Amino acid sequence: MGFDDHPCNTGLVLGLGLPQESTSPPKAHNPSRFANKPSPNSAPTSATFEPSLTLGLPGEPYHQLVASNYKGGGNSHEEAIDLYRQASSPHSHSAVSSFSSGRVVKRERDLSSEEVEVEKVSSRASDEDEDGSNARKKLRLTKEQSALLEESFKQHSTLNPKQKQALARQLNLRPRQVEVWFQNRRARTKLKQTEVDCEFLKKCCETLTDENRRLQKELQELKALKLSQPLYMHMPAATLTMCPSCERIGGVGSEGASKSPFSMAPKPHFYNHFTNPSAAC
DNA sequence: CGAGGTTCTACCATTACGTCA
DNA sequence: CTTGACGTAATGGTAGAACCT
Repeated sequence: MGFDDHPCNTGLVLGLGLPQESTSPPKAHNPSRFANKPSPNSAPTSATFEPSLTLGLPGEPYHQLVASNYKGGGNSHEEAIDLYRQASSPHSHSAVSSFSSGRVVKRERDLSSEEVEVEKVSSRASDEDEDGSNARKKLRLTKEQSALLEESFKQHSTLNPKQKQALARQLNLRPRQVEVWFQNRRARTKLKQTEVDCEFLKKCCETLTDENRRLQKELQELKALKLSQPLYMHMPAATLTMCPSCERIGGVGSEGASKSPFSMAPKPHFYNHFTNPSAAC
């Protein structure tokens, strides 16, 4: 952003200390290698979580959720429900499949036999895509699926292969879809956090601009005061400080403060409006 | 032991689909 | 009915780490 270039640069250092991870958090690669350890960045960023509503039981298979929640539904999810009802049967993954067959082949190598079976079904269904066109169909996750994924994301923002498998089975989705959802979810979280950071920095910038303006004004006033007040004429300029809040001129040193109306600033100090509204007092 | 290849995953930018006003 | 905006599932590419030869 180039804060150093900002026209109101007063030498103040702006420190953005958010409890949130930075915009490029350290990557946690290969969680599969540490399947039994918590992922390094598995702790969700609580500040950015939207509240989520969980309707289903965590252990409840997805087709049960669908059946129980959408009996006589008649809403926009009906189509998706049908898709997932179909998906519950072994030969009907086509509705949710837009899988690239090349990836399937690549991934099959190390998948567990169970997952391979799922993936094979998916790829076969994909090949048989209704009209034979390769147009990808976009799946719309149901509320229950989203809720469960959200729940899971709150617990850990990344998944190890076992967790992914379990979640996929629970939701009646392919592991790849769960993986993608988590990727996109992390991206959304990050985007949201970036927006928050941006807003915060804008406010900082505004505050600092105001502060700079005010300090300039004070400086002008001090200069005028210095010219009009013979009392100050023998005082070195550096010994004068003024409290920006109460606008009183300080004395020399802290111990001399009681004796003298002036204060000596031990060193140039800039105060932070966010942590110290009136550091000079 | 180091080099090169393979595999896996996270992340990113982008695309494209579904929904809604 | 059409259209544009928006949310988000999905894709393709890249980089880093672990493992293998």
